[in-house]
Amino acid sequence: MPQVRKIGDDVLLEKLTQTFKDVGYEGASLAALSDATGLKKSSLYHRFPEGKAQMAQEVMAQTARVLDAEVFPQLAADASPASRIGAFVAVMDGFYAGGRQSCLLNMLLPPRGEATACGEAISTTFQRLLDALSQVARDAGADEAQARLRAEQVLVELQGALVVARGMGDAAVFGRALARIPAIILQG
Amino acid sequence: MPQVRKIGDDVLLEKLTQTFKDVGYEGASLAALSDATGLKKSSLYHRFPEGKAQMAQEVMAQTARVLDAEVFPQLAADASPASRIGAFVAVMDGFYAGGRQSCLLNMLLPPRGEATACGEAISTTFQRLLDALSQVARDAGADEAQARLRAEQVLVELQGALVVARGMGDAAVFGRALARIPAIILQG
DNA sequence: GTCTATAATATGATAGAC
DNA sequence: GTCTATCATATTATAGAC
Repeated sequence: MPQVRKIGDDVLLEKLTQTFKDVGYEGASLAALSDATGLKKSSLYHRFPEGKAQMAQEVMAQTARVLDAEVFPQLAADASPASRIGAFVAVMDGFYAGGRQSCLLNMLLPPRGEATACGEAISTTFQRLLDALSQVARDAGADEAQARLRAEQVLVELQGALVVARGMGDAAVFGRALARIPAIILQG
Repeated sequence: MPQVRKIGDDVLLEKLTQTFKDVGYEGASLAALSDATGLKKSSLYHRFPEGKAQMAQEVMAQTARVLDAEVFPQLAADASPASRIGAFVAVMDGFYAGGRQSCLLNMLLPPRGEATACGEAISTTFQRLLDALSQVARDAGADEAQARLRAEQVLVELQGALVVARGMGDAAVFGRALARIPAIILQG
């Protein structure tokens, strides 16, 4: 029976995620996605009948599930703000391989003017991170407005550090940004 | 004589720049570049014999010239660090239209693993900005190591704010990042 | 469920008329 | 210098065998 699954959904989505992170949505041709997964293009269509757009959506959904499992619980843990943000930093460091990986949220962002399903999911994910980081800042003594500003700055530092690290070919930029994050949230 | 130039080099590069900034390198098809400039594909090849790669390179070179004219002189001006960084922030605000424009340096970044001529130019541009911002921090009293860290954080904030602004559809994120920049450089 | 084969379209690029 | 026409290839997508 050679018609068995060559690759499970989890590993399949992992390979697709890696390709989208490396080359972006436009750069990820079906040929590239086929090479990365070991499945022929027609097999990819069997698993994702709506093609590349669906692959990107499911990759985003899987990433959201990973955040639900590994990030949000840490931020909402029953612990001090310092230890929660410390755990967050550690998870981010692993998530982006110390700055050697790009952010899916950046690489999947739709062109200006276009509104895609992925764009919606990305916006929602940013918002959820903002809310969760905000709560840590509030628990550290910030008022609502301060907390939102600090949380936003953390997202900005993360995204910016990944862009600059890639642009300059220096992953260490990311580590230095991570080091600033606790002070930003716990400020004062 | 209908064989005259329909569009000057400056405007042509401007239109190409806008397209690359909006949709990125992969997303900028010759059809899109043709639409944006009003020149047919074959005319674009007449102006840029090496095709899209050359267009991207010349767009990068033009952007470097704009920085030479409008940004680096401000940072190196014979004025206080505070007024120099204030001028920088004002120019950046205009340059990115208050957060409604993406950064060319991010949108033209080559896929991971590939080394393009554009990638080299981008890395160099980041480095030059880093050096110029660093000098402002030094003049504000920072030692060499501190100054490089502060300059790097400014680049990170700029790039990150543009990504988050686009991702969340909220240009105001960029304005709030700009507001943080003077304190980062002048710190203490 | 995966594959080979194929189709329709888009893309990067060139030739030659004006 | 710009255009129409064309080409080779890449890309997205489908049909049908196993």
